[in-house]
Amino acid sequence: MSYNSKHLISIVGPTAIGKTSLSINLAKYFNTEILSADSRQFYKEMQIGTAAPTPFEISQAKHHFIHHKSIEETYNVGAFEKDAIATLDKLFKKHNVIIMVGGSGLYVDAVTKGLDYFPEVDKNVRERLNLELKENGLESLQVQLKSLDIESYNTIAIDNPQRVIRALEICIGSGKPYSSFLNKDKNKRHFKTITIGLTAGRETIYNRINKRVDIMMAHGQLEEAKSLVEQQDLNALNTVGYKELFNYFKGEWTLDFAIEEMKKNSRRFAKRQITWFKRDKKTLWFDYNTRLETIIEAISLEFKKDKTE
RNA sequence: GGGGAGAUACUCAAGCGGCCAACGAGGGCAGACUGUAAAUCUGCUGACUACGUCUUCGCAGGUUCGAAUCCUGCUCUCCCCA
Repeated sequence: MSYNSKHLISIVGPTAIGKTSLSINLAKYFNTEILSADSRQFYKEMQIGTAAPTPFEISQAKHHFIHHKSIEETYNVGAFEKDAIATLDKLFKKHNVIIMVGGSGLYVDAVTKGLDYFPEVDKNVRERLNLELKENGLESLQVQLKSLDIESYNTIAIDNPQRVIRALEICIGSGKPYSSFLNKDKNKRHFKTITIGLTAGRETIYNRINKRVDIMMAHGQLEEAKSLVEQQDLNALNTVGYKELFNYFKGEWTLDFAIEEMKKNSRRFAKRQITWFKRDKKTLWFDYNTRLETIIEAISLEFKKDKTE
């Protein structure tokens, strides 16, 4: 098989725009499988609140990386990249086209573009840094970063605690500056990516989000969240649709208020997704209710382009 | 009918003679993003022919070099007494 014959069709767009349904239709059309790049649908405990594909939808096409992890496991983009590439290598032996869907921009890019290699760092390092942040404030961490890795200090978002801690944990854990790992040779991808973006007017997106939250509640999201209260401090549960309900269970918010917050936070999340996905200028954008045939035509055209390249 | 309180930008809410296009919060908008990413962080938010100009703080007048801030009248809202 030549390089140009393997294609990953990546479907992106804001939450609740209809990516899942498009991905299944395309998978059926190309008689292929689906790889999910959704950082919350990985977790088997989170089904309703993440609007994961339903059993019926899953029966329509083979899915990968849906509910394959527990919220108790630590999982991150690096591990996902490795797993996803291994899966793709296997799948491309059987198929020329694979579908990827997901709203997690960083995870999508990890598959299509690749991340730099970083060493594993003991969890304690981060825990210690988080504690330090709490006790001494961000400034104390900034000072440390300045002495350990001046380049990162000058380039990363220094106001962002998560970024500062990540850079620091690499410096401390590896004994080398965080910045020294950047922009090394990334793994070459043996496939071409065609990115399909689904979008709509802001008002339409927001209406769909609001409706989706109501549907989630009607489908038992309250019970799902309730069953996870004991684990609410896990990172996986720092998630829209769960964290708001935890506040309700604590008695801090009324249920109505929590639901409004779920909607608002979902809208903001959608905005961030739009900002992220807009950055890739090669994305082919379609209105959310574009006919399937139109999208397939556009994809075929891309295939042809690659052949003549 | 009498007495009191108040009306500030999309909302809430400071300001009480110049430092005010007006603190702060919410909401909205825009952006960043290399292992926490549905996370985390940043900027903007009266109008423009924009490092300058113009029109704002219920309405209409007035005092003053100068008013969102003081005075008068009016309109509306809330509370208390009849």
